Amino acid sequence: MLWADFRRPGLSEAARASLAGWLADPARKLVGHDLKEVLRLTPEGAACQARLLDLMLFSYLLRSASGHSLEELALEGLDVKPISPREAGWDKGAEPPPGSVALLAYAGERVELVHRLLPALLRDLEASPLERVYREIEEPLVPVLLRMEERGVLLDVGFLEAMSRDLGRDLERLETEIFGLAGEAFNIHSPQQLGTILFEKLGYPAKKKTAKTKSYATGAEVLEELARAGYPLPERILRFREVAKLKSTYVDALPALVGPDGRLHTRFNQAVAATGRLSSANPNLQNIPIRTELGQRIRRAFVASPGFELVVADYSQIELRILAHIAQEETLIAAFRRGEDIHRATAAVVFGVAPELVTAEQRRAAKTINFGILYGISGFGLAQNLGGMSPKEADRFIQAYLDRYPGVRRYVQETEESARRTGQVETLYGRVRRLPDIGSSNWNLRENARRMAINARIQGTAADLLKLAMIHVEKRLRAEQPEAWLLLTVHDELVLEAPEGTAAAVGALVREEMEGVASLSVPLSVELASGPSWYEAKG
DNA sequence: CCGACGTGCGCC
DNA sequence: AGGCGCACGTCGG
Ligand SMILES: Nc1ccn([C@H]2C[C@H](O)[C@@H](COP(=O)(O)OP(=O)(O)OP(=O)(O)O)O2)c(=O)n1
Ligand SMILES: [Mg+2]
Repeated sequence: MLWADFRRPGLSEAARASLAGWLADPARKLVGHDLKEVLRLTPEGAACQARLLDLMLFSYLLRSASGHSLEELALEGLDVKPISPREAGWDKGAEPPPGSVALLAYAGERVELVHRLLPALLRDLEASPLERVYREIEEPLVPVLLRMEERGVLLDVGFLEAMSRDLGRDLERLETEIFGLAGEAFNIHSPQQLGTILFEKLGYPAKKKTAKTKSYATGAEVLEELARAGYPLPERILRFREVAKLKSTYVDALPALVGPDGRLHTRFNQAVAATGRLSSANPNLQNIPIRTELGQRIRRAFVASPGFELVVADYSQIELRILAHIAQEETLIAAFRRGEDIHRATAAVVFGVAPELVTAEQRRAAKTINFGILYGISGFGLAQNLGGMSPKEADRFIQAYLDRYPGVRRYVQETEESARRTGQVETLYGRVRRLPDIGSSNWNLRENARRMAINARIQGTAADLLKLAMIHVEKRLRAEQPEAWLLLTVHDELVLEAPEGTAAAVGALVREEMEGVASLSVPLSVELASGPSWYEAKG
């Protein structure tokens, strides 16, 4: 048994190799908090056979209501406020000198805290059905995520730099137009200044105020409505926002984050999302644009390594299929068994056209409706979303929708009841989300918790399935396609790279594992694509 | 100067 | 409607 912490400036090659050697024995147990970071100390590609006892993941599974940093666990469980990284010497990019007293105290304390916190959490886990979720999903996923992070994804930096220059010129031009229409210069990025210009200086009809500060709302929906009313300035602001957002968040930011290998290395966080999903940060590669033409151009910068092709596999309508299964919704089950596209079918009904004639735009709107109604949207919200429908009409639409899918209504009612009874909901695999507010006397809190409950079972089950599929895919790749790499996961999608010529075989393997990961009342279906960049590999 | 917060928006 | 992370402006320490 080894109790270990990470962040060891100056850790020698020999120490790293010896750690890797130790971990190669399946009889070993590695204990710590956030063990992916401990495993990162071993040489890339080193296999880990040891059991992992990860306090962060224990806490994530058992106490789904709070944060899971060691600091938070220590404060809540032991009433101890540990030494901060800053006190240890990490300050403004600086690292503590190896062997410094502050560093030793910090690292020692962290191991001690794990030592003190572990027994209770381990006992709770072992007495819980969540032990299986840990052993079969979260624990084996750790080395899979580490390998993906270390591989990274190749970025065409030159392409984005050229794009940045173009967009910079676009923004200058837009800025000039906007100042002209406004009659003065101001900071377009400031919602406050923009609100003053639009609603005071120019006297446009103010629609609503923001939630917290009660200032003028200037979000896209507000600007779109003004633009529809014929005002020219809001349309230019919208375009400015789109370009500025994509330029600063992606086009300029990503090239600065590539490592010496020319690749982007995200971090997949396994203990953040309340539903069991993974999240991605530094950089977030789960929100790369795709919707707009400009967004699609950005996707072209995500490319396969030389001699490789990108392979993308994504579940088709995963959450609706899970709903059909959990709710045993007969109409939905039958539709999926016939191979129908539910978003398309909804669009056909809503827009009154034949399914074959549904446009991409209409299908997108129908998607919003399907997810919106499923997760408890109000008549007001739906009317807002669709435009051209009154809240009353939208209410009737929702009722008609629930009549057409009576299992959905039943699912919503049963989920609400059991959540109220137990204060929590569970996924198909027993992952738990605690929702104490479901019993609140405050209507707002209670309603929020109710919608979270309805969503969590489904979103969480989808997360379970994808995590399980990732573990299976990785295992088979190592045995059958050892040159192929998992790179990214985006909630219902896996991105891989495979040596040219093997994309079809790799894709087939991935599809088998994803579609076969569970046997539900409806088939799971995976869309496959491949190409030189993430753009081509998504159609 | 820094961190926290609010607004807004990218993705699923 | 649910789930995330990040850029920017603003404000207070
Ligand atoms: N606003 C959204 C968008 C997506 N999702 C969830 C449900 C989806 O099943 C999953 C994947 O998103 P997609 O956009 O891929 O949705 P679909 O797979 O259902 O549609 P498509 O057939 O267009 O891929 O994420 C959600 O809850 N809310
Ligand atoms: Mg999809």
